[in-house]
Amino acid sequence: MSKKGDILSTATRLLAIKGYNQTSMGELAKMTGVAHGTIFYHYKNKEELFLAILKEFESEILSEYRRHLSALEAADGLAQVESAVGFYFELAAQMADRFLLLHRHDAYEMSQVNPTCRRHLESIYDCLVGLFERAVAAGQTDGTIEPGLSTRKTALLVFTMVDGLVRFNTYNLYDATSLYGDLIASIRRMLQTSVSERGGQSRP
Amino acid sequence: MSKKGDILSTATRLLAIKGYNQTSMGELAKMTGVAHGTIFYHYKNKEELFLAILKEFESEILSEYRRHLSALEAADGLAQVESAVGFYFELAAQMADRFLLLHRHDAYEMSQVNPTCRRHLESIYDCLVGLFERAVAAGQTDGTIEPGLSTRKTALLVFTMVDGLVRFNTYNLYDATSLYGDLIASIRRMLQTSVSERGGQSRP
DNA sequence: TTACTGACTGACCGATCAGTCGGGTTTTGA
DNA sequence: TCAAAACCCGACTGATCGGTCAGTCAGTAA
Repeated sequence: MSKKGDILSTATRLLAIKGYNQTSMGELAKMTGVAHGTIFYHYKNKEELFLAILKEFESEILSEYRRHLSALEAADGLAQVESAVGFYFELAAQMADRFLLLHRHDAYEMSQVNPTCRRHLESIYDCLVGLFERAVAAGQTDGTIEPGLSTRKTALLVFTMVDGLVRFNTYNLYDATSLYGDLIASIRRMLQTSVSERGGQSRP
Repeated sequence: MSKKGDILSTATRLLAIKGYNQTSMGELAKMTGVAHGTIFYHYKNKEELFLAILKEFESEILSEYRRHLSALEAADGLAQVESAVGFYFELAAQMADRFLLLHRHDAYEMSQVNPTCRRHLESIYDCLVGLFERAVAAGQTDGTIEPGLSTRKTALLVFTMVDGLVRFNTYNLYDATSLYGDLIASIRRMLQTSVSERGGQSRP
């Protein structure tokens, strides 16, 4: 592969593991097997290298997202939510390093001063949350999900729960796979159309 | 207040906002209004200062936790879960800076090489997750919460959801207070004893 | 007055960092 | 074939970092 590509892939792993500020360009050069100056030949500075990682991540996530959407077929909404959860877990496993990067503060902090970074992050999160939002909306249309719920807010809650478990996994705090079954069951109870109650939705 | 106390409280704010590696001791000294060397007179090094912050945080959380437990009275389990959620939100608002610190990677990374740090973190998380676990267990005893659920796993799922919203808040990504009502309603649907179904718990 | 303590100071140190630059090597294409 | 362009190298720079240390000074006990 090209040295530029080597640098990018090594940087992705290294920045994910050690974080942006903890990774020095010298270390990255040594680990890539490239001279210090070569990095700066291909990337103007450290920040631009980070943005390149983020950009690649964004395009990969978007293409996986489209692949998932087209593979959804005619499942009912509730099943689509479950499918989205599974997709999210697979994605997080497949792109473990980038998800670690995403869960760090580095990207968030840079996005506060760098519009390009913010755009990438927003695009990634819109895609991920949108995944659940579409599924919930579909379920509310076909009657498998409680229609009284706010689509957006419910999607955010589900996203929060799933993303939290992925975080557990990437941090090695708790084996998320052992929680997968309970997660699906919980989401199902949380979303599915209730038989008995109707019109008792209180807002504290 | 003593200079040592000044340093600690300024460091708490500064490290929460800027992060461990991004905050220099020189900056901390200047902001506290103290000579550079004074910090190292009171704290052996940067790491020990960080541990002091964590230690104070742990003891404050534990005392608030005990205060919450004693104020629970004889509410039913499901109400206790809701109360725990409210307590968690209040705690996060009251100790916003420390929660920001907790949600950063800094503490987690240090805990991997520093046993003292790990002990503090575990103590804090045991307390927070235990809050939900006790409530769920109570609800499963008094019949307000589905008894078929795994107590520990369910508590983790609820914790994940609540903590995720707190994270939204501290990162200014989404106003969590506007999600509070939906969160409570979702948790209620997720936990409450089901009337119809029985014996259909599948494990994917 | 003397001797001592301990909180506090800031100049200083070695290490490390991101980024530069002048020069060498390889590839390209005319 | 050969010059230009693209690529690559690593010594070097200036800045900043965490941490040290010799020394100042107010308070106090003898």
